[in-house]
Parts: sequence; structure tokens; C-alpha cells
Amino acid sequence: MEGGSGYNSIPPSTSFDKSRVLDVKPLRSLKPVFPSTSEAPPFVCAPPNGPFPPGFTPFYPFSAPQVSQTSPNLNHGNPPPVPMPMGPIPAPLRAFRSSQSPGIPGIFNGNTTQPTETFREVDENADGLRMNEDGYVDGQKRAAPHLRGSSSSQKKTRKNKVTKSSLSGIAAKRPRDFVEDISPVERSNGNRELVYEVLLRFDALRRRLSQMEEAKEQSVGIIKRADLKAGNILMSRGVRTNMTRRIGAVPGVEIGDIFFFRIELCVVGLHAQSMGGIDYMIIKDNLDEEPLAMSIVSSGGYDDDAEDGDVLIYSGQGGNFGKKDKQASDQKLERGNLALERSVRRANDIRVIRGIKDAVNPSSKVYIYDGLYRIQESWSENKSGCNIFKYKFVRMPGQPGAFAVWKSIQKWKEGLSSRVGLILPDLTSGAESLPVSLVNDVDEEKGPAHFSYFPTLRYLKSFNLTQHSIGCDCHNACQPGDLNCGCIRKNGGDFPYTNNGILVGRKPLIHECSPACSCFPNCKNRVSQHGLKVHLEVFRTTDRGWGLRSWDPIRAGTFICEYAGEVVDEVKGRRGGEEGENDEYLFDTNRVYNTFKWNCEPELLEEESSGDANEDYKIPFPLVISAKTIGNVARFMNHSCSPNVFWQPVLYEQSNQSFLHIAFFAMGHIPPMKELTYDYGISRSDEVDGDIELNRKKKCLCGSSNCRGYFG
DNA sequence: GCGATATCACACTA
DNA sequence: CTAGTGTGATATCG
Repeated sequence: MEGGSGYNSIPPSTSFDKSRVLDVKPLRSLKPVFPSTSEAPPFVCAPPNGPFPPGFTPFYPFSAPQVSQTSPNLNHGNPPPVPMPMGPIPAPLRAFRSSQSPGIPGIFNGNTTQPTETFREVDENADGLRMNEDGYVDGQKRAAPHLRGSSSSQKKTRKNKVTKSSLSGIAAKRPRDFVEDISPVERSNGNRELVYEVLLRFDALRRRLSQMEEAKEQSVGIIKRADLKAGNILMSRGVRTNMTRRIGAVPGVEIGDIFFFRIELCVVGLHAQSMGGIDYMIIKDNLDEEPLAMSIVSSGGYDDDAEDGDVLIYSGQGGNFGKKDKQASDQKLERGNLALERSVRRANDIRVIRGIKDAVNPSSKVYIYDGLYRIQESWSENKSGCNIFKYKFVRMPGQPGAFAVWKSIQKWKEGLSSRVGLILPDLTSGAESLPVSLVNDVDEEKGPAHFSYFPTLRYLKSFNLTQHSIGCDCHNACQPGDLNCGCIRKNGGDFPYTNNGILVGRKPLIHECSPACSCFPNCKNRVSQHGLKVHLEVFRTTDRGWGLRSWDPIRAGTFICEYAGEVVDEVKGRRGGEEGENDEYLFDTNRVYNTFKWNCEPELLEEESSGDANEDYKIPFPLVISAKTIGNVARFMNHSCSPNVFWQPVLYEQSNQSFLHIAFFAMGHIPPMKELTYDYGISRSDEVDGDIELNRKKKCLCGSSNCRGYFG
């Protein structure tokens, strides 16, 4: 199959073609190279900061096998020659290993010393985690250690839901239901699923609050900061994790994870200070007590030097530095600065979160968890007569690239260095507003099989699926909360998107404005009509043919692309006649899709459950799209049973007819270079047959712990 | 028109 | 309970 007919052939051009692409077969369904899903591709052994080996993906899919995710792995000796501070070194600290470095020599400087009180506690936590990982062995039985805020979290929302024990078999296999309780143990110590879920719930609530605020709904009062409000609600309801403060990695948070609000770092326990840049804890060592730094956020407020991907010169806090209305003063060796100073001597791991401007949304920031660092040295500087502390943070070796990946992308964008394995800078040949690069740094394939790039849907005339509808008569732009707007009324009174174009919630159908409306084309209710917003890349995967990923960070609810192609006859398309291979590029609303919860839980807003909670796909009519001969980037998106992208039906008008489109949105925040995937669903006719026709199915290689084993 | 700058309300932990 | 820590959205300036 590989290297099939289309290989290296240049198809005849047609007047319609915007571009031609070379190709092999769609390999989304090829048989596995790694038959067992537990055999992760070898990208975990990449050098810390690149250059990455072919196909290296620095980020695990969220529920991919994470053998050592929560194991402290303290018994792997052979510390590499890491840079160590000079002078006497007090008792080395033990901590969680970096979560993504299985098989990499330990990064600890020893494991023979007696753990201190605090570290014994850490170890116990680690044991608990290991149990959890084996399938919620005793999630409920263990007493909750020192839980703050547990009382306030017991109220409401957790009505008699399924107990954890009744789910024990399934829980590890299936994403949990939103409303399900988070146990005290899980609140203390997280895991990957939980961290992801807490973040999803945070953003769902945040989007809903933004929507209500933008519509000026009186019910919630004025919320200037939906992020803080959402964070506050979740914290007080106990929808949070990793409350146990710890040195080292945080279970469930992976290097490369991205965040869009400081408060998100709090709810997953990565950095507990909602504003402060230095988080620390008091360590009791025999009779001594000393503060040690756990994590820092470098966001550009001070003149930190973040030029090098592996070294960070971090400024101490305080001194009223950079504040207009206050007199600058000396920084004092107290609080965070003191903790950093102690951490120099102790040489403990410190989590580093780097905040940078979001290129896609310049008014906001992105926070990247860049893994564990240690402070190599510290000194004082004098800035306009005032003392400032400086700390040289050096990244621990053996960790997957995170911030370094961003730096590489930045260079590609500036043209300073070309993307390794670049085949085409823009496979759309200008058909999209942004270029889509085609890259293969894995093998010899020169590109996907020929198709014509077409950025949207093409309805054939023979389908009379559409009807004229009346647009709104708003002037300028439709205003959230304006119930005179016909389009908002069609959406049930809610504006489907936030002011910055983020989808608030899934619904059976979204009605966007169109040329039939009198609002301007830049009206915010046209999110899915304006093409790509992030720089995408079609790339060669190691075992699943071509795939799609993004150079830009994508926040939850962001429109990614629509499924473009030809709308085909439902019955014919589904069975594909003799050419079963047509199935490869089919999108079919008739398939059975895993249900999942994405919208805000009304309980968190103390609202009665309403129609908004409905996340069923109820489509006005079935839609089958073939992207075999014409299509856009969506045709390269692979299947996953734990996807990070979902589809949403959107209706808007063109040429006096309403057309149904399939729009893809980000489920959670997606870091750059992480593969984009959605659930392909299962063909309904096969399901009805009872016996699944496995030969028609494709063996799934998504590698997720929720994997169904097949799809299609 | 766009970046810089000002203003404002605020949530976490020690 | 208070102090210490900037943040993120928006308005205004040059």
C-alpha cells in the first residue's frame, strides 16, 4: 500500500485545482508497526532540546501510556553529570521524576540519604499514586490526608452519582463524567486524566461566564475576570487536584502542557500562587526549617533573560520594580527570594513555567510548563541604585523539549532556519489565508496522494438539501445579549462564541451569520467561515501515515478548520460501491460517536439544568462528505479514541441557501506540534449487524488508554 | 491603526 | 486577618 499509485506522480491539472500534492495512500488505517499499544513510539528518548529525531513528538497524547508518569522511580541510580552548585550540599532532595523521561538516567543526585519528614510524605503520596494508576485500587478507602477546603467541596453537584467503586473497571478506560466527584485522594494527588478534566471544566465554566458577562446578563452580576471567577468556583467546590504541595514533578501535568491563565496553574497544583512568581514550601529537616522553592513563573514582568532555551536568568521578587506609582527599592532576602536562595544550596528541582505573549491572540499570554530546573548560582545586581537578586536556572537534562520547541517554531516562522524535512511550504498554494506546511522527517514519502485543495464544502447540484433562511438585520456587528438579532435567537438566545472567537459550548447546531444578514462580515458570529486561524502542518507520522498538527498553541474552543470536500449521496457514499477505499476520506454524521461532556455544568453556576446541557448531535439532516478528490487540511486529521478535537455542525447561508458544515474545534488546550485528532466514529450499519465487521474496520493505533481497538 | 501605557478589580498563600 | 504577589480585560494615549 505504501508508495502506491500516486507516489511521485504529478496529476494533470484542472482548471479547478488550486494546488496539486503528491502522494501515497491515505495511511490513516495502515496496519500497526507497533502491534501493542503499550509500545509507545520511541520518541521518548529524544535529546532534551532537539534536534529531534524523525517524527519526534515532544508531547504525549493525554492518555497515552505513561508508564512512569506517576512513579517516583527513585531507584534508578547513575546520575548523569549534571551541573551542581559549588560548596557543601545538604541532604539531597527526593522528588518525583520528570514525568516524561522513562529510560533516561535518573536526574537525582542521590537516593541513599534519609528522606526528611517532608519527603517521606512525598513518598507516601507516590505510593498512593502508584496504586491509583493500577486502576483506582483504593481511591476511596484511604483517609484523606490534611485536606483543606474539603468541607466546602462536599456540597452540591455531587448528588448521588455513580460511586467510584462501581466504575473502577471502567474509570481507567473511559473519560470520566464531568459531574462525577473528585475524591479527596485525587484532590491531593492528581493523574493525567484528572488534570485534563479539571482543565476542561475550568475552561467550560470560564467560557460560560464570559458569555454571560458579554451578554450583560444580570443574573451573574458584573464579572470583569471570568478566569478568576471560574477558578474561585472550582477551588471552593473541590474541583481541583494536586493540592499536596511538593518538590518536583506534579502527577498528571506533563512537560509541554500549556495554560492560558495563571489560575489554571493553581487548579491543577502546578503553581499555587495566583499572582506571585515564586511558590515555595517550608521544609522541616530534623530541627531546622527552611523554605525551598517549588516552582516559578517567568512572565516577563521582570527583566528575566530567557534567550537560551535551557538557561533562565530569573529575577527575585519585590522591590516595586517596574511599577509606575511606587518607589523602587531594594529587594529583600525574604519570602520567595529566601526560598530561591535556599534552593541554590539544596539544589532541589524547581518547576519552571514560562509565560510568553500569545502570537495568535496578542492580548493574552500562554504559559508553558517547561519541566524541572535547578538553580546553579545566584547573585545581586544593581539597578538604578536598588538591589535585585538574580538566579541562574539550568534545565535538568533528559527532559522532552517544551519551550525549546516554541523557539524552533519561532525560527521557522522568521525564516531563520527551515523546517527539517520540509517538502512544501504551503500545500494549499495560497488557497488558505495561512500557509500549511508539508513535512516528512520520518521516511522517504514525498507527499500524500493527489487531491485538489479546496477550502470548503462543495454541494453538488443534485442535492436539494437546503432551504432559504432569513438572516439578521443587525447593523455593524451582532451584539451578544441582543435578542432582536435573529441569528442569536436561532441559537437559542446565546451568542455561540466569546468575544475573541472561542466556542462557548457544543450544541446540536450552531447558526452563524451570513451574507443574508445585514451585519458586517467581521461580525463575531462567523467564526467558522473565515478559514484557518492557526498555522497548521501536515506531517508524516511514524505509523499512521500523514497527520495534522499546529505550529501555534491552540486554546480550548478554538475553531481549527472545517471538513471540506464533496457532499455525496449518503447511501452510495457510505458503502462506497466497489471502491471501499473511498471510505478513507469520508466524513459521515451517521456514524456512532463516543459521547463526551464538554459544556459547562449548570450546577457550577447554580443554574437549573437547561437545554444548554444538551450535547447530542441532532442534525437537521445527515451529511456525508468525501474528501477523496477535493478537500482541505481536515482530511489529514487522524482518528483517536482520546481525541483533542471534536466536530460541531454549523449552518449558514451561501447563495440564498443554508448549508450545513462540519466545523472542528479544540477540546482542550493543544500545545504546538501535538497531533490533532478526532473521533472517526463507528459505522452504524456495522454496529446494527451485531457482529462488527472487523475487516471493514481499521485497527486503531491511537495508543490511548481508552482505545476501542478499531474505528471506521 | 497599532503598540505602549494607564486603570481597575481581584485570589491565592504565608 | 493582613500583607505580599501581578494579572488580564479594557480604555486611552501618542
